[in-house]
Amino acid sequence: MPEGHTVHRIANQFETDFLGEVLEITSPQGRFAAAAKLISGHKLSSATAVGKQLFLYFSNDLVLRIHLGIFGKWQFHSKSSNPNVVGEVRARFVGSTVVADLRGPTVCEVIGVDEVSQVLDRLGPDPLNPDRKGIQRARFVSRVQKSNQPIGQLLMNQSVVSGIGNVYRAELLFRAGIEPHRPGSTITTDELEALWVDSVKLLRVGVRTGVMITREELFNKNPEKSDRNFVYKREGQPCRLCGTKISIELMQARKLYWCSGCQK
DNA sequence: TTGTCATGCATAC
DNA sequence: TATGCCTGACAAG
Repeated sequence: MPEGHTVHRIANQFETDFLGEVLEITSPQGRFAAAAKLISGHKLSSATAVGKQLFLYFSNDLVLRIHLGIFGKWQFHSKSSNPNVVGEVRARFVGSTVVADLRGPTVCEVIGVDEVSQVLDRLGPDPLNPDRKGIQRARFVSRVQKSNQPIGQLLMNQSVVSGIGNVYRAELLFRAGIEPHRPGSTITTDELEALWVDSVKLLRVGVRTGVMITREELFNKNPEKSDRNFVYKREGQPCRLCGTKISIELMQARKLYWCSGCQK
């Protein structure tokens, strides 16, 4: 499930359930056992998300960096419940009342604050993080316009903008009416600023609802998966706005969906 | 039971 | 550009 909105939800959840608590951290599966000992028994001092990366800060100045990749998943449950456990638990976090289980992450490592800075330096602006003066938006615009790569590729590049994945990429470009093959350098500042503002909007809906809904009229409903989007996974079906068949192709080895009628 | 696919990314060539 | 890795759900047989 992981695009940026998922990771921000998890950061919020960690602060709600565990902030200030001493956590017992283990690795039932074993692969995280040695690193878990470095942070187990210490207090959680904050949980933050940047793009698709989660950073858990502990009172002994160590940081747990987690990246879910395609497969990673979180499960939270109360300490007293006995949930139906499926699969291997890489890391388990036990607080006073809540237990969080992590499965299948692509990255789960304990690092120092210097290494955190190195990771953050690689990441582009995150539409979900505060941007009162528009500095992050300007960084996004400038990074796109400096490149001749197609915008469909740039939106997936985490050093251009962080937190957007394959679903939001397709949907944002559809909503903006931008053809995914257009080089970044040909996209106007107005178009890019609107794209940024729309990404803030869609990702916030994702954080609030937990699902990627991109059709305005469904923001406050609980639509079926097949109804949530305009183009994603709708290849060959008629566009919801103009009726043109939705196109699909591989771009950078990922499936790209768009409407040749609406996106010029 | 087996095969395929998935909201990601690093690395080697 | 190709490959490997993280794992579970679902379709095909």
